[in-house]
Amino acid sequence: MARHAQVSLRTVNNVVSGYQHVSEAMRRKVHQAMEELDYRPNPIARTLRTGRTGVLALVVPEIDVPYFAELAREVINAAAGIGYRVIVDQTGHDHDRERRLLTGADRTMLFDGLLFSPLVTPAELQEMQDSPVVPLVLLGEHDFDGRYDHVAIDNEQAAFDAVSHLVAIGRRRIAAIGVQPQESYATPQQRTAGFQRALGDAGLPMEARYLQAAPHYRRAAGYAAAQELLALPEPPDAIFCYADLLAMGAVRAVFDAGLRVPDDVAVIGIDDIEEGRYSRPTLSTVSLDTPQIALEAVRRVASRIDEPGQPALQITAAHSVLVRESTGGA
Amino acid sequence: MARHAQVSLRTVNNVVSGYQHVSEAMRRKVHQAMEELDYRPNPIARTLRTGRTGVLALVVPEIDVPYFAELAREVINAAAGIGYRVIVDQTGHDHDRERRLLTGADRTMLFDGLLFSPLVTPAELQEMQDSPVVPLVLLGEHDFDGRYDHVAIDNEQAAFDAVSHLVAIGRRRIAAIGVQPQESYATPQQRTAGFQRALGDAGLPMEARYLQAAPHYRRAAGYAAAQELLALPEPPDAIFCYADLLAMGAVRAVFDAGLRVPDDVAVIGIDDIEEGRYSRPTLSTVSLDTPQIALEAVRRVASRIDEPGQPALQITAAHSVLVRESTGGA
DNA sequence: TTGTAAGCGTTATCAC
DNA sequence: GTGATAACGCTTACAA
Repeated sequence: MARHAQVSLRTVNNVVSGYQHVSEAMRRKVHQAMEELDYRPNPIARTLRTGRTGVLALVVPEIDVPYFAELAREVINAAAGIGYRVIVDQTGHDHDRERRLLTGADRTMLFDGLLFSPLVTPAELQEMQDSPVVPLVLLGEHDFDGRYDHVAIDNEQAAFDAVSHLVAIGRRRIAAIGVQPQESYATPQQRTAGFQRALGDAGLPMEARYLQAAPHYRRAAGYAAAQELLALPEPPDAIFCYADLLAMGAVRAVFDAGLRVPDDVAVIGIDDIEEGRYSRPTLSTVSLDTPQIALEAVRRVASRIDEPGQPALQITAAHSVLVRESTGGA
Repeated sequence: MARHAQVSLRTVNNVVSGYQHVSEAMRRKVHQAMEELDYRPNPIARTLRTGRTGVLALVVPEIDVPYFAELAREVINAAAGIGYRVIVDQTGHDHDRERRLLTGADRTMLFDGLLFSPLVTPAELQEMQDSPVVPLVLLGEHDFDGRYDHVAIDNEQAAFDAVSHLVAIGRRRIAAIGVQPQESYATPQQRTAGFQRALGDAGLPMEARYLQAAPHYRRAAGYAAAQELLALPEPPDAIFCYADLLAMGAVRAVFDAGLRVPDDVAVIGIDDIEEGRYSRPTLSTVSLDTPQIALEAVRRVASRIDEPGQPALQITAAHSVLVRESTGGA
């Protein structure tokens, strides 16, 4: 043991772990010895003993989707603030991968808690026989079933607010991009519900032809879906996209079709990614307060790590419509 | 020990680690026992014993800068391909944080190798007394000094190519955005050198007023810098940005000034982020083959982990100019 | 207040 | 081919 350099063993640990009752002389002596030997406690050994790695895992579909990147940024910062590091994993769009991660069937689980932004719904999760083996907080879902912690906005209401804004500026042929071919995803379902409610409140019908699916939430999908909409005999005069990135693609498609945003087609998204604050036109959107979401989520896992059997909590973050150029705002 | 369920100990390990000489009967027996007891090898204990965590660390300034997000995506995928997971850390713009990470002064080093996209230059690194304690590959730097592995493009040449393109389309008052107030950063220096060489080859002078600093490489910095340039008595007719994100801000600033891109001011960046393929106008840029960079880098650390004392290698990735709308391309 | 000893769950060395 | 046994480097009762 490198530590015997000067004194004894237990004392070293007391000093390192900041124990109260250590004589000042001892403390100094130990610190000096640590300097001289360039000694560093081995985190792995500590982990083996304590069962804590000090690592949280953040799982998102794709890290290079700006919203997830921004989320990751906030999560990493929030985690660092309370002494955790963050491992980032991508599921692609692989459901099996998600399940494996959740059930811990993935052998390499060296983290204390999991922040999970899933595609599979809690309903699907429920079918899994094995309950999660690690403290878990779900992000972006809002199908609360009392089993897992959730941190999310009110998706249905957010969609409602966005579409209501389109109605308010006089649009009548309102389309939506982002419905998922897989019925099982909760978030798009909720947004569709909000879309429908807003149309209903405005006395407008929800027409199937105005409902465009998106296999994934990237620009290319938004572009393709918008093309479909614009090719309709009676194209929409407004498009509500379930994600800003879809909206960026949709805007480009509108211009490529020789039309203008917002004059011919107004576009609004959800997420408030930075890109939309500089694009031409700037993008109207629903802002999510991602820092708050990240902070709440990190706090929540941390708390669950420290005290396991807590009842599941549902935390709803604030959202607000931001009117920008793409819907005729300043 | 859960393992005693059926047989003995050593055998279990042999089976788990896929040892050659185990009777088929034994193997089956063990596997069955593992099923029944839902046994999972503890990765931490394994790590303590083997010294391998199976984790790589990727350190970038900010994960929500699209280029780094795209890099992270590729790194995570490449790492997964050879059995590594990735921890992502952000340095913000904190040099001390970078140094701590590199010297291992950061106690919580639970990774086998480090992929580091630094702000500090190798020159600065050199001054650090402690050599890095962990296999290290530098990304995006190109000031090779024979001590660390590097994976990067030829920054000087990339800048030269970009600016030469601006010259080729007839621009004469060419400005640059991205010089760093801190002289010590290598990448911007190299890009400035390439900028200067291209101007020189075209018989154009490099004027100090056309050289704009950017405190960071985000949209806001590009926007502010472009505003400065456009306010000059003789504003530039082209802007070379050291990063696409700067270019996105610059483009917006040009339009907000009532001018057009590329008609009045052509803009080109570096990075080829996806955003630039959908923006209006689409952004001319220098493409970096990020997947290749990520793959090379991951392979390189992995190799260094397996066989430490290897001489430092310099890997130069390909780059190519992509002409899009922002410089008058199709 | 400080020292001693046991054990976290692996892997690896050694005989059998 | 398989079974004991000793580390890996730390934390933590427990004893002094």
